[in-house]
Amino acid sequence: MNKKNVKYLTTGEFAKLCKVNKQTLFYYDQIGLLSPIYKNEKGYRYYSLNQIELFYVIDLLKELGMSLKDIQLYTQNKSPESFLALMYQQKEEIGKKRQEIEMKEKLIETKIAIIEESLSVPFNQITLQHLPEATLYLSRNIEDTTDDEFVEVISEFIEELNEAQLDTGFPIGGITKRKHVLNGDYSKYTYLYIEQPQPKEGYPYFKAVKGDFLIGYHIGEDTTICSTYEEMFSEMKRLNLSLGDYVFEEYVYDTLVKNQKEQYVTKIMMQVVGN
Amino acid sequence: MNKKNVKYLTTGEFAKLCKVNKQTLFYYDQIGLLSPIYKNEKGYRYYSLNQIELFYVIDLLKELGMSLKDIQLYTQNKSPESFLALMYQQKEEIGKKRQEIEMKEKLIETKIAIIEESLSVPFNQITLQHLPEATLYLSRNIEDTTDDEFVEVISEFIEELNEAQLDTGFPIGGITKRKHVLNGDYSKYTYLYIEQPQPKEGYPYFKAVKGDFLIGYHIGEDTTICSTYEEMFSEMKRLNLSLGDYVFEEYVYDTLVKNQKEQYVTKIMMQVVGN
DNA sequence: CTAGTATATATAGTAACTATATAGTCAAGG
DNA sequence: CCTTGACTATATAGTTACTATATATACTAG
Repeated sequence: MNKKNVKYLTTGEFAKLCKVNKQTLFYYDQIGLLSPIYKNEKGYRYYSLNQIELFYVIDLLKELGMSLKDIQLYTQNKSPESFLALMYQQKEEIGKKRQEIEMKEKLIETKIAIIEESLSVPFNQITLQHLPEATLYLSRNIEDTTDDEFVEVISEFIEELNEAQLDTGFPIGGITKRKHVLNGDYSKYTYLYIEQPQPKEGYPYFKAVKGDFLIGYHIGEDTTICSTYEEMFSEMKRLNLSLGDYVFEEYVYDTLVKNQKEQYVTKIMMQVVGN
Repeated sequence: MNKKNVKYLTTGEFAKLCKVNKQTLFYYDQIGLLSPIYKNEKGYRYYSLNQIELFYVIDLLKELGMSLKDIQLYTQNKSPESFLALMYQQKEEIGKKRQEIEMKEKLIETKIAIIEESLSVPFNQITLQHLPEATLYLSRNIEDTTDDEFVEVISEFIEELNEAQLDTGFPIGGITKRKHVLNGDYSKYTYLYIEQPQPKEGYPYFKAVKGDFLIGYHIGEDTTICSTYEEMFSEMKRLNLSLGDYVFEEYVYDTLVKNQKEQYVTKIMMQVVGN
């Protein structure tokens, strides 16, 4: 009576099947997480083929953030019922995880699109463009907040972006009102914003933007941004235009892609109207 | 000139925003991965809001399996071009990762379905059932393999399941030919198999199964399975049926949900034909 | 001015491996 | 039968990426 299914696998063979280091299996045996079904008198470990199912489940639970200790607590006293309960619980977890991954995948795609576009932009030119409608998710008003309030508002903003999965990889920008810009308070943002290519229903604070914009790029630190604003004002004058309601500022190149502040690039978009 | 955007965040504030331990930021600063843009004369760290983008990217790369050292190597000498290259590379990685997660999500769903069904099955009854068509992915023939060859075949089988993403959470079963069963070699499997609910195009070795089956459950170790086979043979005789071409065996309860071998449950499905 | 809550550094501890050192086991070839 | 090489084992040390603790200093609200 030839029992092929009772053929055992050595630690090396089983490790290969599981695509892990042999040492990892020693370790799992040691902590009582996944022990071979048979150990011979010389201490040699032998695993059965269906133990790979248990390995897969351990691997799954690990991926979902469970510690080996917690997994071990389950394996100590397993039953079809407890396994079922665990799977129901982890079904939720993996759903969240998939959404996270999908969001991060979008983030990568957005970053690629943004950087690729930026590579073909001549930063030294000031251009007049008609921008199509775009949906922006806005923070609360930060015009006259104290430092503490400011931190609170941005925390809340970031928190909302995370919760509603609105962080699409677009940069966080700032909106400055006409009156502050005219006053020389170039970066006294009234709102922070983030662009939303596919706006979701049910989230407030959206604002559609479209119209004519004078677009310029500031190369260098924030602190020297006034010079670029002034250049843009002369250009505006030359084109016989005047400043509209808002100016939008966003980083094109910042800490993410440049090491020195002098190389940062800020995009300035001034709403303009004809005279 | 009020520069709201130059408001810095303390380590604690930034850590909260990133949802990590403050110590983690100290550590990242220490290894030169993510340093605050400003440090005052007392050594206090100050982060800017847009540094969170860099944190997000670090977090993303970490999730995709990059070590902090490798991430640091990138951040040492960043540029829009290198960032773009990195993103293209990671786009592939995250695609794979998403597929893995999706597969694992299916695995959870399958496990839930299988265990739920099993809970309502009376293991002590032998029943005659007409099974609908099912697609099975088969291993190479393992009828007369040496131990070494057997290991090779199952490695190949598991490898193919992984590569083609065919591991759906269904148990791995064994198929025994009529002649071996009649010979008393109850578990001399000719093939290993795994059920495929949604068969993919382009993968060979599929076999559709349908017809009448006598189904019984063996409780206990493999080694005692002959008794259940014998009970099933008497039942077959009583029903005036004879053995068809194949017998299918699969674990319902094994290492995954039970601690003791005496509690394992094997499902035996004998193809039958009328006399 | 004090109490409480921040910040900092330095150091030790942890989880989950991963590598290394040393020794025993086994199967194949001369 | 003996040796060689590839396996197995245990024991221990090292690594990564945090995480906690101890101690000291700094800021801030009453």
